Amino acid sequence: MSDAKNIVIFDFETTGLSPKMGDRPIEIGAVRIKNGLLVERFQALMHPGIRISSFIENFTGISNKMLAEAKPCAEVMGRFCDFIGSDNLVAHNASFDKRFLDAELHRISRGYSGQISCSMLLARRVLRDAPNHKLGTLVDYLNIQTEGVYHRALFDSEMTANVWLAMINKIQQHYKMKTIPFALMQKLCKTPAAFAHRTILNWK
DNA sequence: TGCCAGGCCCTCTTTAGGGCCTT
Repeated sequence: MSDAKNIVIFDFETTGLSPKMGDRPIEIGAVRIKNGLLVERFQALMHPGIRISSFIENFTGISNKMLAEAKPCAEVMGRFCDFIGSDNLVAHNASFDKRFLDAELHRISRGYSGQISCSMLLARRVLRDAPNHKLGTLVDYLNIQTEGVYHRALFDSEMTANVWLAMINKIQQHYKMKTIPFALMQKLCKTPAAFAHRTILNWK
């Protein structure tokens, strides 16, 4: 288990890769972890104000027709900001999701006080033997049960949460600690990968 | 006109380049 503060693990589906290039989110999914358990979920489609490409429709299964009935980004992101509260945040390849989170909250003059950590960077250190560090590969590598479709925000955030908890469990066993401070997870993510594995984790 | 992400990480590195990962 991590420290007493809750963690919100979140994932965006978006129109593309870069908010600076005009891309917007089309779906947000998130789960809250408390004392090592998944206790709350958040999911919402949102209308980005533009039509999405056929590539994104095929990639996510989210269609322009579905988005036509969705609330605008500003409304959904306001609700999501309320959901986050002061909790710490985790995402898979967090630099990607953070860019969209920051851009959308900036648009509505909102923010967050929690710290953000990245499950992909942690996996590169803790699960070095995995074939690669894509979310789906890590889920298979860890034998995590799945029931859902990848590239939908809630399912991806649930799978990220399961991977995160599995890595916490591995670190707990390594350090023989009952709780793992979020700050330690962040420190591992920011430590050069080879150094982290050789001198901090020192597996085997 | 045509192109356009960006941060991390490894190595054939550090005065760089290319793959990974996210949609």
